[in-house]
Amino acid sequence: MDESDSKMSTTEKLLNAAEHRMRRGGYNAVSFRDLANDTNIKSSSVHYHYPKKEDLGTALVDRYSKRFFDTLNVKTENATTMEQKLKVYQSIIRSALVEDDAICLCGLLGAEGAGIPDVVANGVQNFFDENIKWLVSILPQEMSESQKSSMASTLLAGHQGAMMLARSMQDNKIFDTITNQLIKEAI
Amino acid sequence: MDESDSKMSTTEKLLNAAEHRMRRGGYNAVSFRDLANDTNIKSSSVHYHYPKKEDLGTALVDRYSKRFFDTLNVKTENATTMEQKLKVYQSIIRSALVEDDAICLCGLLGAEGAGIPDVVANGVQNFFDENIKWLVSILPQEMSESQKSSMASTLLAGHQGAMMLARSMQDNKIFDTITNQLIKEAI
DNA sequence: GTCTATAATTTGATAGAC
DNA sequence: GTCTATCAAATTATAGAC
Repeated sequence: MDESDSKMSTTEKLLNAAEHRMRRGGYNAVSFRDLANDTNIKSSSVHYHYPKKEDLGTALVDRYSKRFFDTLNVKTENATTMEQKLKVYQSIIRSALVEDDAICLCGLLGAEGAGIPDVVANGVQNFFDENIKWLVSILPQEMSESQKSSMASTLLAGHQGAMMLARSMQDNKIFDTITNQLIKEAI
Repeated sequence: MDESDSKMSTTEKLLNAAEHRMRRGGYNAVSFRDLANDTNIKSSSVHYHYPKKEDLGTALVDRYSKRFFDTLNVKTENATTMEQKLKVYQSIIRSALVEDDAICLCGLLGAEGAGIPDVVANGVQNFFDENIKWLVSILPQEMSESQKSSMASTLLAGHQGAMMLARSMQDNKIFDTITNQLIKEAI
């Protein structure tokens, strides 16, 4: 995963450390000093890369968003049916939960919405907008726009809620249970 | 709602102020000084009522949990069908979103799970356990235990995700869309 | 129960040398 | 790009008077 650390640029290391902390404890669970220790530099050097905390926050959301949709596009390249595409969607989010041992960055920041800088909250909103657009795009044409829209929102909310629940109850199986149920109902 | 403030005990005022702040920005968005200002006392007096922050956190989760299930029990007293009971469940959560202009306390704290004291996280887990138990209890007997369990988790995750999404996208209508869809699929 | 006073720590942030 | 040095503000918390 981390290329034994040495090849990585400082910003990469910083973003990785910050993402891990933020996806586990939220926006305020990340401090410049912690990141400095994580990356073996001083906190003033962290400020060189991200002058204000909201700069770091927006960079994190942007990278997270881009990576998510890039992965989604690559992994659905050879998927033909809606079910196949939904399974890819599910598996990417599942990896984020299980392998990173954390929830979705935007799910957590979205929940904290009133306590984070507006510019970061805007990035979060954009992430969810794009999620819904993608989900709508894979739903069958015979569904009405309004049906597709409500199905897409339900799938998104369900996956986000499933991550939160799995972490709260310390049971990743519940994520599979919920998302399998959602996909079954969508097909 | 607040009885023009004068009748309320200090702990009541403190819990109300803290709940409002925590349900909007998370655990770390609540400080003793803010609560002191909100209630017109000094921060040291807040510590008299809640010596440590985790004491406040557990009191908040306990009160929130108790109030939720008390309301649920009262409002489903005369409900006979599963659909009626689910509509009550939906409407209570909807009020929490719309009237309080905030998400579920436990939904937010659950997301922040790795960044809050264990004792608070345990209260959150308990809240969700009880949610699932209640939902399972209203589902039809003809469903298998495993079907009921997965349906209950899906309804819970969907309602929590719907609150988070509604706040992130600043659109409460999406909460209704999602939860109506979920209930339709459950019936 | 509330106050004043205070302490220890953390946090976001800046100035300036190398 | 990173460091030392530093800061002002915020935060959790305690001691003791009233």
